[in-house]
Amino acid sequence: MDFEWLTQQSTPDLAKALLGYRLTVDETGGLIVETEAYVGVTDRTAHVFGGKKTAANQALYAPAGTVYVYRLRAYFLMNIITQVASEPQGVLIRAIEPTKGLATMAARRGQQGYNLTSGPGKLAQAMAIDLRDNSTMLNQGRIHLSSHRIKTPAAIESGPRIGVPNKGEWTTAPLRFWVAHNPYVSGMTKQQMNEQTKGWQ
DNA sequence: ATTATGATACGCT
DNA sequence: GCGTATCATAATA
Repeated sequence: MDFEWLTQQSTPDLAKALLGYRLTVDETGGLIVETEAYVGVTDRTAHVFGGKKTAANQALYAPAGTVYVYRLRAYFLMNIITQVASEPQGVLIRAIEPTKGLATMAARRGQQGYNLTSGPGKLAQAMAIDLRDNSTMLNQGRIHLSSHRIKTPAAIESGPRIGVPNKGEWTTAPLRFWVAHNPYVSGMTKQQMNEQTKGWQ
């Protein structure tokens, strides 16, 4: 399991490339349909802005393929580290299309349908991701990433990241990527969804 | 279908 | 104390 290939691309390019990969934890999981890129110490919205190092964010300074999990209020959010240790950048996994363990995830969530995994806190709860997964390496712990794209998006859209206000150009930078028309992307309205193709080729 | 609002629990200063 | 890389529900149309 070697994730050096991640470092061959920029983090925004990786955020796009990871759409359609499968993410699984034990008997639950699905296809990645929405991501955000956090591009390191110059990114005012990043936890490592200005080179800040704390106990909570040290996983960001680990090599590509490491999982960074942190807590936001009552929820956990998960990222994949994308570059070498001296470049703390990562991709936040914001939504997946469930393919495995639907019943288990629905029970953990107390929700079903498109509400199952259409947001970063939701998918963490559905797959029972928490701080025990922080700093673990993909495919060596509980969290597994497929070695290639399972499905290919027919179109990829981009826009500003969610929940990072008042940070100037970093607030509006188009560093959020999603599979166009996929119903599991956060904030999708019924009219934007394509329930037949779900946005795949 | 869209918008507003309150609950939530840390980590950091 | 304060500020969050959120979510579910209720209210209005």
